[in-house]
This record gives sequence, structure tokens and C-alpha cells, in this order.
Amino acid sequence: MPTKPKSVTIAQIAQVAGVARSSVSRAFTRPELLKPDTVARIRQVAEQLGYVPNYNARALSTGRNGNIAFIVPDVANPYFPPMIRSAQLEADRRDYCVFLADFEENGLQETKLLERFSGKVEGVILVSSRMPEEQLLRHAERLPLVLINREVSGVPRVLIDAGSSLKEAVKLLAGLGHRHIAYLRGPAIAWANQQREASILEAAEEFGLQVSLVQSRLPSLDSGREAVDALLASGVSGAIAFNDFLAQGVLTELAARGISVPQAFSLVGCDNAFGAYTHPPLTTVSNRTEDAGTLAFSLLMAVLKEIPEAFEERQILATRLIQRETLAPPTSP
Amino acid sequence: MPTKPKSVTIAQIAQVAGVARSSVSRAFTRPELLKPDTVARIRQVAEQLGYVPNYNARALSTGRNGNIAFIVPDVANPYFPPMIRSAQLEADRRDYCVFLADFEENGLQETKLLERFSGKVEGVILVSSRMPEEQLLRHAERLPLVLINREVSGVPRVLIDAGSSLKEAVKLLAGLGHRHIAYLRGPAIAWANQQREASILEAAEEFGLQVSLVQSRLPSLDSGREAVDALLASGVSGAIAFNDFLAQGVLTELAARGISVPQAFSLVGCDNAFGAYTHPPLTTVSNRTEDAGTLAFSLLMAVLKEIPEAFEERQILATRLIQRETLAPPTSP
DNA sequence: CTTTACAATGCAACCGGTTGCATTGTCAAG
DNA sequence: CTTGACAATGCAACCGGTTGCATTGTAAAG
Repeated sequence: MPTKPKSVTIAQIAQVAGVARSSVSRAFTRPELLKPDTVARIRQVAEQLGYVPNYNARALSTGRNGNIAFIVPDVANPYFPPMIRSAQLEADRRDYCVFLADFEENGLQETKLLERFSGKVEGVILVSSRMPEEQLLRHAERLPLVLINREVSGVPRVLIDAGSSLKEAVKLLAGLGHRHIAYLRGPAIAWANQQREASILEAAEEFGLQVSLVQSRLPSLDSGREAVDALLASGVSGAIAFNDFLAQGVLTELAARGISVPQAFSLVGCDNAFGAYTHPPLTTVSNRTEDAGTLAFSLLMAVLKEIPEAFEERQILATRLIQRETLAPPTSP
Repeated sequence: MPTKPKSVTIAQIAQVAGVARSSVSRAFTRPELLKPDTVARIRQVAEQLGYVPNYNARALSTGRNGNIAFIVPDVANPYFPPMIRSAQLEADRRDYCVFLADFEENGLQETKLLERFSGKVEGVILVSSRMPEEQLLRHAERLPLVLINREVSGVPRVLIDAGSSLKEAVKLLAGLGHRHIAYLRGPAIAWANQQREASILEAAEEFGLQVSLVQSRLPSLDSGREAVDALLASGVSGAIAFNDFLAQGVLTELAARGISVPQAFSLVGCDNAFGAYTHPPLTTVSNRTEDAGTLAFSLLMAVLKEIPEAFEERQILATRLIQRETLAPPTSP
């Protein structure tokens, strides 16, 4: 069925149009150097022959291939797709193609991917990297690199700051009369988790709240359910979860045990993953994932242009607390 | 900060190792042609110099670049990421890299993407294409192509068959005493929607049910909410939704109106997007998105190997009905 | 001690573009 | 009419690998 894709080359076009190969090349890359009607003729011949430029050949001589890689811990985690999408759309606008890869929450795989891509792309956007800092720096030396949600001095980065919103949540909880809450932790290595935890602890100190730390297995719905035992055992009247998956898991398990939210337990999520579609609607922190994707791509472009300031860029994206219906005063103070 | 990536070439390695360029090349691609210790020496020198093969150059001479493209209507729609992930993981296993692109639910963009990728990849996996059939065939002639959830004779394809499960759902509804239900439609052009609708209508005929068709604006949560008016107006005692997003939207809106599910209204979703985490847990149809991704990649590999049977492959993935808690007899028969 | 066969390696062309420099043509200024 | 300047185009080297064929070395066979 499929015909051998014996592709048309500039040589054939040159032959037919009666010009040199270099003129054909220029007709596409630097048309201003050629007489307008020459350009027109060449392009017409090319069109007619169904010419498709060979990107490999082009890349070989120019050294630029118009590709970047976007690497995330887990494509299937719904937190990442909007980021992937916005970066891809922005890339598309600038005629870049983006490789997507998933390192399966595994630092080794991460290195392997970086190496595999290093010859195929001009630069990489690496999200929520689990790699040790010095390794990251070493890679950044050889390959233009932009980080999202990872803080390494000397590597351009985009950080989504949920901290201030979570502080607001803590303040709100304190105001409602809570004295002891829990933070349901995400992956210990994740910058986002560290930042969220630190912000919560700081605010708790300020407002005189006690915080119990409960570790989750994974930032997933099931882990949220599993964590309810520990949460209840800690004797808290409310909790802040690392993300909405954990929060929704907690919500489901509490409902199964007949514990009503927010009357008997207050809950705050993070990342606004489900909008108002949980039951009851979850108070959470907005995400800025789309902006992060777009911004990271722009930063990478700046790095590729070797704009010196780009290398120390540190873009912070602020979030806000979205108040819905999972916050109330504690039952028994 | 970043050093100029003046990359090491085989020529330099050849020089240092005291061999010809071709031997260096073979040390990596056909080591069995060289004496083992020569290979070892070359590899050691390469390692030491930090050699990274230039994929463009390699691709230029071999004609194979080890890349494929995976194109979906909308990366941010959570239906696709698991498929993307499984395809990418499988590709990774075979040393392929995958470009990801999003055509924004727009046929024109789709063509543009196919053209852009045609020079950069060996083949394409296209998911839920919105393109007219003859255009699709034309592209398939020039570029190895595998479709997911789109039925075009002559193009290898993977179809996720929710039909039989939905028939089962209809049978169940009939058995519970429902006489009139609705199908809340997805995108009219989508093969998945057409197949689901046809299966439901067929089963309804068999079991003597009347079906009202209600069109949704988009297959999203919000559209689900919006559709509740039309659903209720049609006087049905239950509904099957094109997917779980619509179903969850319906669930939320019904709850807001104080209509309890399943006592006052029965509901079936499709694709098992939320697991048991809706309230109440939604009866739905399992998805096979991960298998579809893996399978599509394998199919594409077969096409690339020019295995003749591959071109008429039509893989059907069966699903099953997952019964949870949104089905009950109708209140007033 | 030749001849033969094959393993190991080198040589050089090639993949399909891009680009610095040389060449040709044209027109205006001298 | 000559000269210079510049626009338009051609020539050929180059990007960094791969690969068919030629060459060399070596051990087994005659």
C-alpha cells in the first residue's frame, strides 16, 4: 500500500528548475538573496515535485534541529499535561517540535533520557527533577536546560509558588479555631513538597498551630485513602494535603467512614485538579501549570540565544487560595 | 555558564585511538566486525573524550532517525495521557524517541503537524483524528501511519471497543425496569462516539428501550452540568454518557438539584476516568488506553519493517462494564 | 613454502542540505 | 568606453556519521 518514500532532494529541483543546488537551498532559507521570480519558479517546481526538506541534513550543517525535549516524572499524572500542552503550543508557534518523555519517577531513567536526547535536541525542559543537584549542574553545562519546580542556582528555572496560598489556608484554619492540623506530605525529594511543607510550618508557628506530618506513599488517590488512618490517629481537626489527589482520596475515605466534611473534619488540597467537582467542593490552591509551560519554553529560547541574563533566571509564579466548601470550625475544641 | 558544546566527533576518537573513522563507527554500530580489544579501546577513548553520537549525521546516512510522532486532539484531556505514556515507554524500550503534538481538536492543525513531522520521524501514531478519510489515506501513502480510535480501511488501526460493554449496560437498565433512557453524546465526528451511540441504539432496540439523544457541547465536566436540563426535560429515568467527564458533570448538577443517584436517576459513564472516586461511585466502562498505546507502537514498528499484513491490521480492544453504585430501578415506571 | 580463505581494518563515496567565496551580469559613475 | 559596485547565482567544501569495496594480516589447508 505505501509507496517507497523516495524523497525529492534539492538536487532534483535544481535540475528541473535549471539552477544550482545552492539556489534551491536559498529559495527556502534566504529568499531575499535571490531574484523574486527565481524564488517563485524554484518554489513552484518544489511544490510540484512534492518536496519536503530533509531536517536531518539541514540540522547536520546548521547545527540546529528545531527540537526540544520536555521531560516529566509521569505523563499520566494529570498535573503535568496542561504544562506539556502549553509548552508544546508555544513551541509549535515558533516552529519547534517537542519530544516528550516520562522518567517514571526514577532518577536513573532521568539521566538516561537526558543522554539520549542530548544529540537530538537543542535544549531540554525538565520538570520536577529527582536528580541530585550536582548531577543536574553537570548536565546543564553540556545541554541548555530549564527546570520547572526545582531550585538549583545557576540553572534557569520556573517555580510555582503555592507557599503563600497555603499560608493563607493555615491562617484561615487558625481563625476558625483549629489548634492542631496535619500536613499530608507528597514525595520527599520534590521541591514542591519541600516548599509547601516549609510554608505550612512557618505559618503554623506564626498563628500558633500545631502541625503533625503524615507521609503518603504516593501523591495519588489511593494513597490518600490509605492515609486516613494516620490522619485520624494523630488527633487533628483538619488537614492540608500535598495535592488534590491525596485530598480527594481522603474525602472519599472519610465519606465511607461517615465522617462529614467540613463539619467533622476540615480539608485543603492543592493544585485545583478537580475544579468544583469533588463532593463536597474542595478548598484548594490554584495551579499555574499552563503558565509554567509557556514560560519555561520562552526561557529556553532565551538560553539558546545565549542571552546571558537567562542563566540566572528564576521565575516565580504566584497562586491563590480557592475557597470552596471544605473548611469549617472544629467540632470539639 | 554553559560551555560551548563543541562536540567530539568520530574523527577525533579515530585520531586518538589510532584507527580509521570507519572503525570508530563500527565500534558502536557493528562491534562484531571488529576485534574485541579494538572495540574496547575505541570505546574507552570515546568515553574519556565524552563522545555523544550525532543523531542527525547518523540519520542522514542511514535514513532512519529513531523518532516517531504521537498526535492527539488534546494533551490535557486525561483520557490521552495514559496512552501517550504507554506508547512512550514502549518506544523507549526500543530506543525510539517520541514527539508529542496536540492538534487542538482542529483538522487543519492536524495536517500542518503531519507535514511538519514528515521529515523528522519514521512514522506517526494519530489518535482520534478529525480529518476526512481521503485526506488521511493520502497522508498514509507518504508516511507510515497508525490510527487509534479511527476506522479507515487500508490504514492500520487500534480501536477501543466500548460497544459490547454499553450493550450490557443497556441490558442491565432494561432489566431494572427502565423504559426510556438518554444517550449524552460526545463529539459527532469522533469514531468513539459514533460507535458508542450505534451500540446503544442497537441494544435498546433489542431490549425494547426508547433512547433520546442529547448532544453535549464538549466532552467535559462543565458540558455535563449544562446537559442536565435537556436530560431532565426528555423525561428519561436514566442516561448513558459518552464519557466519565460528562457523567461526573451530570452527577454534580443532579446533586446540586437534590436529585439523588441512583434512586431518582440512573447513570452510566464510559472510560473509567475517576475510578471509584466519584460520589456515588460511578458505573462505567473500563478503558484500554494503555494497551492501545503499546499496541499502536508495535503496529507502527511492523509497518516500518514493511511487514505486508501490518497494513490491514485492525486491532480491537474489548472493554468490560464496571458496576458500581449508580444503577437502580426507576422510581415511577 | 605457497595458496586460500576469512577476519580485521582502511579508503572514499555518499546521505541532503548550507554557506563562504568566486564568478558573472548589469548599470551608473567617471 | 572603462571602471567600480553591487545584485544574482554558481562552485565546492563541509556538517558527522555509515557502508560497499579494497587492502592487509594471519592461520589453516594443500
